Amino acid sequence: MSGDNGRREVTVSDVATTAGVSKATAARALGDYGAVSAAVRDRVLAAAEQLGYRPNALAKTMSTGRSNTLGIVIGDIENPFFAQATRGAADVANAAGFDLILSNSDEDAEIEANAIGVQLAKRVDGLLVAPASSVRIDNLRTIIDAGRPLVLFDRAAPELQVDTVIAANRKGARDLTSLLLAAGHRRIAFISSIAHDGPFRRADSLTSSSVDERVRGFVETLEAAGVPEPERFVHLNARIEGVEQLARRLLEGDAAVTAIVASDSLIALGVFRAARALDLRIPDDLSLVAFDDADWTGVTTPGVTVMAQPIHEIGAEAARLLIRRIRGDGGPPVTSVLEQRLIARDSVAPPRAV
Amino acid sequence: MSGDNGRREVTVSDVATTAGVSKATAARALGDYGAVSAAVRDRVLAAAEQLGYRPNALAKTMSTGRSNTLGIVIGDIENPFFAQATRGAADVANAAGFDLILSNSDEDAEIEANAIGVQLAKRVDGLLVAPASSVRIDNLRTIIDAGRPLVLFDRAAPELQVDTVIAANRKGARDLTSLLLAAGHRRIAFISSIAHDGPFRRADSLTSSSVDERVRGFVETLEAAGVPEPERFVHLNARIEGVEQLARRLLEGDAAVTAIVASDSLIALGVFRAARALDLRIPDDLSLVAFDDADWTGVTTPGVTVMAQPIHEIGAEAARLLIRRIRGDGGPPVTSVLEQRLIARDSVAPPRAV
DNA sequence: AAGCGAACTGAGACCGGTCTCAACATACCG
DNA sequence: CGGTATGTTGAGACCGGTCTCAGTTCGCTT
Repeated sequence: MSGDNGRREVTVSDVATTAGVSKATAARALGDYGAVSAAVRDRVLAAAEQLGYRPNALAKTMSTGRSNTLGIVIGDIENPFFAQATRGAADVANAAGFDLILSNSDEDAEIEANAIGVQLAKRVDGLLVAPASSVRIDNLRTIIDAGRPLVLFDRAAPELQVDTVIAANRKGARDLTSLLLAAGHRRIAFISSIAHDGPFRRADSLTSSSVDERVRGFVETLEAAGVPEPERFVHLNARIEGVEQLARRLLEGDAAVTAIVASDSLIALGVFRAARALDLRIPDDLSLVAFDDADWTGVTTPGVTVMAQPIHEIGAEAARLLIRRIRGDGGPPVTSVLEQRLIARDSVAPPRAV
Repeated sequence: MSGDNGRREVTVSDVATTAGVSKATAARALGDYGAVSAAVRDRVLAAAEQLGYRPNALAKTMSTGRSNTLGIVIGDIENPFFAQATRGAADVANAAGFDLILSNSDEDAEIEANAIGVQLAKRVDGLLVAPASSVRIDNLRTIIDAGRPLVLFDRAAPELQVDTVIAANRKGARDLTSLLLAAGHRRIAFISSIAHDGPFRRADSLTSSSVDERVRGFVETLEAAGVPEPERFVHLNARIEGVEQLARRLLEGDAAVTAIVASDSLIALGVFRAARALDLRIPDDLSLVAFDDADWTGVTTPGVTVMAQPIHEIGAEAARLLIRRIRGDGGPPVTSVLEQRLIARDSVAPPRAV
C-alpha cells in the first residue's frame, strides 16, 4: 500500500530500459556472461547502480535450476557437537558460494522427515544430514528419489549407498574401555542418551550408527577381557531417566560400577554432577572417560580423559563431498572415516580396593 | 544427460494433464485455495500422489513474494550463546512456518555485509541480526532500504529505529561488580574479547552495545565505591592477546587483581585455565564471576557465580517480533529488554589479606 | 419458465531472471 | 569482392508456481 511496501523491486528490465538496451543485453552485463561491448556494459552497470538494482537469486534459481543453497539437518544446534560440525560445513560451503538452511530434528524421525520435505521444496542443491535413525531410512530415500545429492555425517546408514563421513567410533570405544580395564576396573558402565526399547541385547542395533559402534567396541573389549555378560553394562535412554539420576543409580549399592564411559560430553557433565552429589571423588572413587573434547573438560578438577573427535572436520568434509557431487562427480559413494584422538587427563585411576 | 539428472521435476501442469483438468484447477486443488469440487480435488490429489509431485517453493515465492524464510546473521554458531539464541529463534520460526538461513559473521563487518547481501538476494522475508558493530550500521541500513523487516538481538544500534531484543546488561554488570566489592575486593578486572583500539577510556563506545553496557555498569559501580580511575581495570581485545595469556598478566606482580569479571563464559574458561596454571585457587586466591550460565559452570571446583541471560528467549523473542513485522505490524519500533538472573555459586570470597 | 447468484473451471498473464536463436555489423580470408 | 568467422544485440520462450478474469453450469427464487 503505502511507503516502502508499494515500491516494486528494481528488475533487469528496469535497468535495461534506463540504459536503453534490451533486457537480454542488460542481463548479460549484470550477470557477467555472454558477450557485451565495453561501452554497453558500463552504461548498464551505471543504470543498475543508479536504480539500486539488487539481483533476485530466486528468479535465477528458477531458470538455472541451481540455488547455491545447501540444507543441513541435525539433532540440535545447541548440542556443541552439531554446532561445531555445522560451522565446519558452513565454512566450506561459504567458500564455495553456498548458503546453509538449518533444521533441527530433535532426533525425531517425523520432524526430520518434515524438515527434509521443506528443504527439498526450497530446492536446495544438496543435503547434509546427521540422520535421526540409521535404520529407518525412508526419510533419506526421499532425498535420493528427488534426485538431490545427499551426504550423511556422524552416522551412517548401512542400507543406503551414499557418501558418508563418520569417526572411528568403534576403535575409540575400544581404546577408552581398554584404558579403564588396564587401570584395573571390571565393573564399567557405558552411558548414552540414545533412545532404545528395553535393556540392550547384543543383537540389537541402535538408531545411531555411531553410538552403535561405540557400544560394540565397548562390549567386545569387555568380553575379550573376560567380563561375563558385558551388555548388561550398557545403559541407554539416559535423557529420559535423566543423566544425573541414572548415574546415581549406577553408583550406589553393592553392584555399583567403578568407572563410566560417557558417550558424549553432555553425559559426562551429568556424571560429574551425580558424583558431586554423592560426594564421590573422581578419580579416587570413580573413573570417568568420555567422547568429545568439550571445552570444559580441561578445567574441571580433575580434567576429564576424553576421546576427541575432529568435529569441525567432519562437517567440513561432509560439505566437501556434497559440493563435489553437486558439481557432477558421478563416482561410487565414498565413506570417509576420521580418526579419533585420546587426550589423557586425570580422571582415571585404579578402582578403590574393596 | 543420463539417469536421474535427466528426469524433469513433476509440475502442476503434469499433474493437471494426468488428472484431466486445467493447470489452474490443479493448482487450486494442490495449493488448497480457491474453489474446487470434491471430485476434482480427489482426482488431482491422486494424480499428484501417483506422479510423485513435490511443490516448488521457489516458484511459489516468485509469484507470491513471500519466501517463508528468515535470515539470521550471528557472530559464530560455535559460540554457545549464539547456538542457544539461534535455537530459540528456530523454534519460533518453525512453529510459524518459517525456515532459517544461517550466516556467521565472525564479528567482521565486511563478512556481515556480504552475508546480508546474499540473504537479501535470496529474498528472505526478514532478518535477525546480532550486529558485528553497534556503530557502523550501513550494513543494517541496506536491509531497511531493501524494505525488509529487521530485528536486532543481543546488541542494539542506537542510531537505528528498529525492533531490538537485548538483556539488561548494565544492571547485570552492576550487580556482579557490587558482589565483588561487597566481598572486599578493590582491584577487580573486567575482561572481554571485544576488539578495541588502545586502552579503554570512558568516552569510548564499544562496537558491541551489550559489552559497552557491561563496561559502563562495571566502571560506574567501581567509581561509586570510590575506586579511582576504574577504567584502567577494563581489559579488551582478549582474543587477540589470548585470554589465558591476558589473565596471567593480570594475576601476576604487585598490582595483581584479586577478582575478575568475565564478560562471557569463554573468557571465564580462559581465566580458569590461567588460575590453574599459576596455581591460584578460586576463590581463596582469586574471585571470579562471569556472564552466561554455561553448562560447565556448575561442575568446576568451585562452581562459578554467574549472571545468567535468558538466551533462548532472546532468540525466540527476536523471531516473534520479526514475524509480527512480516505479518504487517506497522507500529513504532520496540525494544525488549530481558532481565538477567544471578546464580550464586562458590567462586567469590574475600580477597587474601595482604 | 425466466432470472439471479453461487460454485466451479479454464485461459493466460505474471513474478524476474536465463538462454536459445536469429539478425545484423564488422573484420578478415583468399 | 564474395564468403565466412566473430562480436554484439534483441525477441521471446522458459522455469513452476499464483492469480485475475471470464465463461459455464447449477440450484433456487418468484
